[in-house]
Amino acid sequence: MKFEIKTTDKSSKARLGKITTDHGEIQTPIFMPVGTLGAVKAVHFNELKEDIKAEIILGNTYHLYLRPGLEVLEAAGGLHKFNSWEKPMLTDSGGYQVYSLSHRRKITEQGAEFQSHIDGSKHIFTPENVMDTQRTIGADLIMAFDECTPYPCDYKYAKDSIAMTHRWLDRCIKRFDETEPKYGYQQTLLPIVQGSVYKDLRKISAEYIANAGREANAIGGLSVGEPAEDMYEMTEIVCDILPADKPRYLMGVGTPANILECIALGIDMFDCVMPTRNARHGYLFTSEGIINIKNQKWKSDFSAIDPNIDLPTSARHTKAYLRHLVVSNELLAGQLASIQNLGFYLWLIRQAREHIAVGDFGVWKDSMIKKYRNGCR
RNA sequence: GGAAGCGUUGAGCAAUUGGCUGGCUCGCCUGACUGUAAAUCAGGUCUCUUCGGAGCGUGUAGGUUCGAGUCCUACUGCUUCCA
Repeated sequence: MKFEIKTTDKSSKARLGKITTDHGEIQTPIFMPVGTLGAVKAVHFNELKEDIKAEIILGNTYHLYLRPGLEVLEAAGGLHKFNSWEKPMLTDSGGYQVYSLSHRRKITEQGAEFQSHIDGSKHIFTPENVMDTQRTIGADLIMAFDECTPYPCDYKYAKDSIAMTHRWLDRCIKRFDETEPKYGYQQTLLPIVQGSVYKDLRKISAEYIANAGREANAIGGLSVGEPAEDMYEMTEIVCDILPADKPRYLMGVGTPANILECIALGIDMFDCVMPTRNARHGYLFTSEGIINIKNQKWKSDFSAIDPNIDLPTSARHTKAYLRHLVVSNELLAGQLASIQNLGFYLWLIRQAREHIAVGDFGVWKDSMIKKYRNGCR
């Protein structure tokens, strides 16, 4: 992986850059659609590539390990071949499932023992086997196995947790460095900063992660329920410590406003289920603002879903039609809404890049945040 | 014309031997969702309300009873069967 910074914004810490992987280039800042099981829910790869203009998508180690399983993925020649997405991919390690499936796992120094949410079977995830699994899945960017702490989280727990996450990181790095990619292209390991909402813990963790000297770094444990101000404060502290010449990835964030604020703090990469999940629930992000298409007020609104962001399906179909599809529980609703929301997120991030290039990102960001204030905690 | 059965909220159904009444599902309305256990979940949906509550309700009109959606009578509407 290579990272090159082209421009730095004059009015903020935002930067314009480019990541190069063996599966192609990624312009930064970037938003990465989430495709947990090797598919972005309700969206075909054709639209993902041509209309939404996604440059990289995510997969999830825990979910792919359970289904289809490593045998199938290895026999397929890795996830890229399996799902035919030829652009870059990133896999999360399962660290988020340590948080979201906390009631069916037990953490020990060795790792996390999960009970499958599918059939109840038991599985042990360790830093070592999570590296092996991500070698087998074969994403270009892979994540260290961490503990994503919940919110709220008491200080003692958060402190002990970062210590363990750091020890796990050392084991991830060791295993990663002593193994080879399986499919002939490079993989990059990203360590993850934790520390909940405690400034001193975030500093300690950020320094540890910076010292690990990997090619790109991530910030986790945010957007788990804390106030947005805390998210920004932690992000700022960590960004100032993580090396400026390497990509910074803020995991799981967020709303349009969250993303713009964090770009201004020096974040280069984002992912979030919000555009896809909310789309399936009738909540739309558009260039005109945020709307709940299920609301009665759209029943006879025959204006385009969104004519302004270069999405053929959103320019062609009306709000009234999409509302009808959502209300009628038609599968096409999830598809059109997901294309709209992801298309919007990628459009927003392209706009952000243009404004960084011009140098007025800070001013533009503030005006956009007023428009997208709702949909933000 | 005769007989039987049935009328509960927008719809379809519940409600023990007559028992302390507003249930369930759907629909409708609103909200939530941040490294996806999520095409999911939550709340509201007779009237009024100062949000604490307060009224009123089982086709219509009577009756029996301490008490009626439930029993009786008449009327009315629907359904089925027989002519």
